Amino acid sequence: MTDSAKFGSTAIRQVTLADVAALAGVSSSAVSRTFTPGASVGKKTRAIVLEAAKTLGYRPNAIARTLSTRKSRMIGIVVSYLHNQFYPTVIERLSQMLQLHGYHVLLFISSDTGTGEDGIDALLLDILQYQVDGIVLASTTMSSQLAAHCHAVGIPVVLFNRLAPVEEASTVTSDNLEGGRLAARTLIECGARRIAFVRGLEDSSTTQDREKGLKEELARHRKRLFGHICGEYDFDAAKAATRELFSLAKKPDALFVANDHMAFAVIDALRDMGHEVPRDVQVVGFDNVPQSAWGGYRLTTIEQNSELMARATVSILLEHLETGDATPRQVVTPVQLIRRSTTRPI
Amino acid sequence: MTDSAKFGSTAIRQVTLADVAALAGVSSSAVSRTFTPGASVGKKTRAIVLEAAKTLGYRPNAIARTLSTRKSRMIGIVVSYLHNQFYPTVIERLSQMLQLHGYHVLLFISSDTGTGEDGIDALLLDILQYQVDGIVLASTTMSSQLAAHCHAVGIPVVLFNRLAPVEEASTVTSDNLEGGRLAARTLIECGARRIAFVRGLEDSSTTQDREKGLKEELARHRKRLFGHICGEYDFDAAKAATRELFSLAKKPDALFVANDHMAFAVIDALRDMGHEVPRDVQVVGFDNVPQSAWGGYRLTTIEQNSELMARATVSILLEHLETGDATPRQVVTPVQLIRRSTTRPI
DNA sequence: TTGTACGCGTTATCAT
DNA sequence: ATGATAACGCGTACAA
Repeated sequence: MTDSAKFGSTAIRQVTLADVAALAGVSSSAVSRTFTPGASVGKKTRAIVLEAAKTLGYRPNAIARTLSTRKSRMIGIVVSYLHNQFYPTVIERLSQMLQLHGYHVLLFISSDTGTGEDGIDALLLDILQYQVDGIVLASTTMSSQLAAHCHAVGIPVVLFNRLAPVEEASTVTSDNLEGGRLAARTLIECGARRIAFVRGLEDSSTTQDREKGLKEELARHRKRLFGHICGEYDFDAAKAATRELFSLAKKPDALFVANDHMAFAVIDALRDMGHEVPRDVQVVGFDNVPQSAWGGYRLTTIEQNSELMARATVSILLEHLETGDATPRQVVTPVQLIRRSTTRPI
Repeated sequence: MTDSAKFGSTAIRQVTLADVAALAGVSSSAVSRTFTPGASVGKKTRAIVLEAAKTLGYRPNAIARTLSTRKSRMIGIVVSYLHNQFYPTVIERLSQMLQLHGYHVLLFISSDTGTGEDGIDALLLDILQYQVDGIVLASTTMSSQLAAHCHAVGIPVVLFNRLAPVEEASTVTSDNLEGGRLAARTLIECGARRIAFVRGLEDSSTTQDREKGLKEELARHRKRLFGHICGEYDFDAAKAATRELFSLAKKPDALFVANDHMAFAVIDALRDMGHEVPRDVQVVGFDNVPQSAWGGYRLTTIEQNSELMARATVSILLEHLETGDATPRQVVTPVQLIRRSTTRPI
């Protein structure tokens, strides 16, 4: 009775190194070396092994290899939600670039994973069990304790689009301060008099820096912020907040929105209320969502280059992994004013 | 000289079962059992072990566990691109539901991975090395040979939103035929006389079924399809194709578009050409992209329930994994006509 | 209930 | 260049 028959058709034993070795009449080390890129194997042995492997349908077991080499070639990516089109875009780029270097992506969505830091920490501990070689934290806060832990065990962490009070992790952000200034300049040049800011989440460094830059530049022009509301990085929340803001007697004539995702909601709300954008109200967004997500919106936005940010992230990760160097790096990518082509000038 | 000093701060040896056992003064199996949900451990031993584990900061190694149990608790998800908002939505749901059951997501983006079947096959072989317990194939074709292979080694595969000429895999789709019919009925009721169809990729079963349903219902009304173009599931391609279609002398007065992503592009193109939608041209889309992606578009669409589809996918996967039953299941979820609230009736 | 010993599939070390 | 053998960290019969 063969093994496959004994265990039924669903539980066939995996073809192993040893099986190939047996068929090829060589040692298992020879087989291993054949499948290890830079190893010294006799040309003839190699051929025999390859032949045997093919007839047996052998596929190396990455898990076993991980146990032995202590390198999983998996990168954990943590993201809190995918509604904001910016993140799918980033994930796609990261995934492609990593795959090019032989890495794979373990994805974690942390949406409702409990209460803030605790939730994300629990998630991180979960992910650590899988022996990932590196971690990309996009759009989440991480307790400094955990960051320190990762650093201690030598797992490089990249904080993506997020700053944190930790020195142990690398960071990749865009120039949010300059972006804020740019937004201010743009709106002022267009004659805006009452500029309001739409925040994301209050404790997000991204929102904070963008607002800071905005205020800075306004101050330089002897102006003050008209007001601010909070959109919680959420479409519906931003929409509601906008409605509320415009139900007051004194309305702003320009809005700087912390990201494009909320900017769309803002425009939606304004339209519903009968305002014409950008004539009645000028809106400037931030981020970089693909054109296909811009919909019918006419939006002027501060673009952060997701391509550049992804490239920097991968580059940092690879450098840490290949050199074993653990010193954190901080990268700030440039931003740029973008107006959609079909938009009449703001 | 301690280990940590000897290897430098970056290469600390992982805390293992044995370390905990040593400190606790018990056998390693006792520790193992402590961390195995349904195992018999003495109450006292358990406490000691937990104590020791905590002081040592022990975390079980999922990779080693995988090697031993032959279950990785990882599900591979393959998707070809993330531009179409439908897929991020689905991935988010799948990920959440799987995480709830203790599974993790290994993500593969197959964008430019070579020429069709060969590319995806290579990718799949790659993913198989990681011993995933199951695979979700969204938006891609898979060679029947590979499907058979997965089936043979007992890895459940769910074809998501895709039909294929294989009996060995489960499938989850929406009722594309009925959706096509629904679109036809809707457009006819609104007085459309020249209805054209915008295809996705020619060999996609989704596109084919939606077109088939459309034609069926048109025939029931003694009508014929005015024509068709191909948008390749791509925003820009769909836009270009639409422009071309409307540059001809005889133009359609209604369009059924194979998915919402392309429908947005179509509307964009029509607007650029000075048409008013839906007055001049009536457009019906398909899929289920989140409201936040609808932008300023007014769109009537056939909604396939991504929540339902995700639930079915996870349910199939879990059933196969937990019962060991390998018989494929086919699920077809219902579709529904949706008009955006701010839209004036089509 | 607890401990011992072996297997999971691979790489690494050290001979030859 | 090749082969034997010992890790890698954990589950699990089996015996006690």
